[in-house]
Amino acid sequence: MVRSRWPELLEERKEETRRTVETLPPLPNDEIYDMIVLRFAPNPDFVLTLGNARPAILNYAYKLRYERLGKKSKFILRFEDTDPKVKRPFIDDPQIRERYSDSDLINYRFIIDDLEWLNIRPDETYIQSDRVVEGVYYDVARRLIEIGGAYVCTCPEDVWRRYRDSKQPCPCRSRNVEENLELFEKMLKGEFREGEAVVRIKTDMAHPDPSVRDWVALRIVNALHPRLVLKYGENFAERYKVWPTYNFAVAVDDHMMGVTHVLRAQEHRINTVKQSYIFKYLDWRQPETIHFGRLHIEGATLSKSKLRELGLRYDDPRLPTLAGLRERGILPEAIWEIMLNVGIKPSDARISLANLYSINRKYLDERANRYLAVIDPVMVEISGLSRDVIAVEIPYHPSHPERGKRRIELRAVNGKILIYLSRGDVELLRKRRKIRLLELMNVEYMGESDGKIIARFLSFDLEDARRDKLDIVQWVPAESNIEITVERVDKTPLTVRDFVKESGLAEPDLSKLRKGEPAQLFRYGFVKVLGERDGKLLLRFIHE
RNA sequence: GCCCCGGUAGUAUAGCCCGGUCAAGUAUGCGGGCCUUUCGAGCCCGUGACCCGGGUUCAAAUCCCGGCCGGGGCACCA
Repeated sequence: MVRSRWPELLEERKEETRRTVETLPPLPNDEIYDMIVLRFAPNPDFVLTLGNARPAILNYAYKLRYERLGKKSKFILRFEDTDPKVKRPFIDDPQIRERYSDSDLINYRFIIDDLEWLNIRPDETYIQSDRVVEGVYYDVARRLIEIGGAYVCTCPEDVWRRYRDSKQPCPCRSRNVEENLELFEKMLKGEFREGEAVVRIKTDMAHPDPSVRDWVALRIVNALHPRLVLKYGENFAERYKVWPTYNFAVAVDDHMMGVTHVLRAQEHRINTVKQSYIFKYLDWRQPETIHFGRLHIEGATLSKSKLRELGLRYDDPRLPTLAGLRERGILPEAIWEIMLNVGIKPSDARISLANLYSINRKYLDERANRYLAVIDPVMVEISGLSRDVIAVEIPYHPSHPERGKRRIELRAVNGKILIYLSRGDVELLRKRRKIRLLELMNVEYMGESDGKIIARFLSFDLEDARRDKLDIVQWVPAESNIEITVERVDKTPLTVRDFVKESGLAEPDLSKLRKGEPAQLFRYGFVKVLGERDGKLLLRFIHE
C-alpha cells in the first residue's frame, strides 16, 4: 500500500530535501579526500527510533550533498552486533518472526526496512558478526600484539581495576610478544573461560579518564550469537566465543571500509580518543569526527531498552520508533525535514510534537482528500424542501480540482430530509439558530422531537450564508453512510492497553480508500485508513 | 566524586570560528486580520530570545575568565 504510493512520494521529498541537503555546512577537511565515505552503524538489538534517525539521515544527507556537488560519496550501513549476550539482536515476537524467515534475523531486516522507508539506500552493507567469522578482527589483534600495541591480560577483573585506578600497569602488560600471541591463540581455541583473559590495547595508564587506560579490545563471551546460530547452526556458532568490543571493531572497520567522516552522538566522544590509539599504532588515518547532541521528543523516551520494556509491538503507533511513527501516519518527508532542521549541533535537541505535526501536515495536506464525517452523530430532520432529490458534488481536494468530485444524493420524503450532525455542531446550531451545511444548504433550528433535531430549510445559496456569517459544518446523509471508528493515539497514554476510540458516521465514498491511505475529515483532522473491522471502517487519527 | 561537551524567544534553528552591517534572521507555537463552502491549507500583521557576573575593546550574541544550569562519559554495552 505504501509502496504503491512511494514513487510520487519520492519525487516530492527529493524536491524538498534538495535545497536543505545542500545547505548543510561542509565537513571538516573534505577537500583532502577524493571520496567522502560515511556510515550509519546501528546495533540491531531493536528497531530504529527517532533518535537513530538523526545519524542515519544526517550521514545520508551528506552523501547526497557531496554527490550533488559533483564529488564521489558513499554511504555504508554497518550492523554492530558484537555482543551476543547483553545486546542480543532479537525481538522475541512470534508474530513478527513468521513474516521473516531463515537467515534474515528480523532486526537486521527491520532496520533495512526502516531505512528504505526513509529512502536511505546504502551503497554497501556489512554485518560485524560476519566479519568476526571472517577473522578480520583477530588478524588485526595479532598485528597489534606483534608490534607491542596490545597484550593479553589474564588478571581477574577486580584485580585489574585496582591497577587501573592506581594508574599502575598490571603484570600482564610486560609479557613478551610470543607469550601474548600464544595466549591469544589459546583464547581463540576456547582454552579460557569468559572473564579469564582479554586483549587490551596499550594506551596510557595515567590517562585522566580511567576508561581509556588500556581498554579491552577483545573478550570472551560465553553465549552463542543468535545470528550465527540461525545462519550456520549451533556447532558453528560454538566456535566464536571471542568478540571484539565496540571500540575495537569500529576502529578496524572504519579504516578498512575507508570511512572518512564519522557523524555520531556526543556520547561517543571519549570513544574517539580510545580508538585513536589503534590508528596511531597501525599508522592509519583516523576519520574526521563530528559529535552531535542527543535527541528527545516531547512525551516519550527514545531509550531502546525502556521502549522494549513497555512490551508493546515495535510498531505500536504510540512508540517513537520509526515503525511506530510510520503506523501513526507521520511521513518520512517530515522526519527528514526535522532532522535536517536540527542539524549537527553539539547540543541536545527536543523535538516538539507541534513542530512535528506542523511539518507533517504540510506534506499530508497535499495528499489527503477531504471527506464528510461526523463524530457522535445526532439525527437532524430538515423540512421545507420542495424538491424530491437534492444532489451535491463535492470536490475531493480544494486545491486540486483535477482530482474530481463525488456526488451525494439526498431524497426528500414529504419535503423532509434526514441527515446527521456531530453532537458538538448540534450545540452550535442550537446556539446560533442558523447554520450552513457544507456544500449543501442553509438551515434554521426549530426544536426537538423524539430525540431528533428539527430544522427548517432556508436556502441553497452560499451567498446567504456568507452574508449572515453562518458557521459551516460537515454532515452525513442519514440514508447512505458508513460507520467509522477512529483510534486516537494522541489521547492514548502509553500505560493504557486500548486506544481511545471515537465513533461516528461518514459518507460512503470514504470506504473507497485503500488501507494506509490518508484522508482529511472536514473540521476534524487527518486520519489514516486502517481497514475494516466489525463492519466498520477503522481509522487512525493522525493530527489536526 | 572525576573527566568532557554545551547554554540564542514555549520549541527548533541561523549568526559565534573571521568582534561592528544583529536594537538578532527563519520555522513552529501564541494573538489579530485577510482569504477559503473545513476548526485544514495559503497570505498579512503582531508577540517573543543572546544563562548570569566580570574582563578585553571605540565596539561583544560573537574573544577571555569565573559562576550557574543542562547533557554526556567514567563497562570484558554499543
